[in-house]
Amino acid sequence: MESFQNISEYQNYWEMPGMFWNDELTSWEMDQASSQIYDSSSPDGAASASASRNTVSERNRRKKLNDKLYALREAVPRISKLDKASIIKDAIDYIQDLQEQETRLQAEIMELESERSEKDKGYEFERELPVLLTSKKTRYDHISDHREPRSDPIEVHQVSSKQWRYATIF
Amino acid sequence: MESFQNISEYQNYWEMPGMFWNDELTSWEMDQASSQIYDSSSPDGAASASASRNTVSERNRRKKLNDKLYALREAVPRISKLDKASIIKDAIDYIQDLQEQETRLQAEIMELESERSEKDKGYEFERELPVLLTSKKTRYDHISDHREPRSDPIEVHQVSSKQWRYATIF
DNA sequence: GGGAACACGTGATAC
DNA sequence: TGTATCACGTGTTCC
Repeated sequence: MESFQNISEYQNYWEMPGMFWNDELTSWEMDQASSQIYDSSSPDGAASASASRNTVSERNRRKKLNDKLYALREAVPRISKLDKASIIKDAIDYIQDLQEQETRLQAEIMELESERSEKDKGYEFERELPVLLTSKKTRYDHISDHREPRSDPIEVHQVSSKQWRYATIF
Repeated sequence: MESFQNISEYQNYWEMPGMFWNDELTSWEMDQASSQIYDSSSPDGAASASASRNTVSERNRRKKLNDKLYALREAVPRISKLDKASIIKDAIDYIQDLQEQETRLQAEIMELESERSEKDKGYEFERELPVLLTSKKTRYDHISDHREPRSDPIEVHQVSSKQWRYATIF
């Protein structure tokens, strides 16, 4: 038995400019058709029923992972190729670019603030200082705290790496 | 023939706190052993030789993609689960957080700069202004120029993609 | 034709 | 127990 792969007979391309992964995304039509035979009267009983259930579950998992990867491709602005590995690679490079840019901008902000506070030594409280002075500690907390709290050491790894980045750059 | 999956007999866990994906990462030992039999004298000729070659090539591709995914997991600081789909999902969320933070930091920089230049209207040339005014163009170039030179500014490209994403997904 | 990339079904394993 | 995730080999398609 060849585990029927004649799905590719009617492969119309998923309407995108790059168009790999046509097979998986167009095979959703037979998902429901095959999801109804796993609990029906199979010729050899519960063994193949479990196999069929595993089959359809695996199909859903595979589709979900491909959707995630497709969403990742949309989140990254510069994509070199549409290959799966290239998508992940470009995402990694883009994340690193964003992280470097973040530290750069924070350094610039810190410099501007120190310059202003230094200048305000003889220029005190003439404009709206309190909102700007407390902005760095309080303003951006909601974007990092809406995630679930974790106890794993990965966050420690991250904090230490960020501190390490601060220690080296600044 | 069951396409021997007794590799999992000697599955020692890849030393990580989370430890899925043990199978693929510990199966590198038999890669070389099986990569030598695809061109040997197969009993049925070129058909199974092509299949074996496809097998070892697919193994390498799978391993490479897993390595990329592992690198992505290292690039993202906050990981909720070690599941493959969760890794990609967390990477997407992290990218969006970084993008929002970038625009926010740029807004703050613009605010600070406008404030400074406004303040300098009646405060001209009293301290070391020229080094500060040219700092944005010259000082941090060593951080950003060790990558390949990008022709278009990253800000413009990112803002447009963000607007597009807001239009489609949200 | 040969290599690269993909989807598929399946057995195995962890929770 | 059942469910979810994974790696594997294989057939297929595209260049």
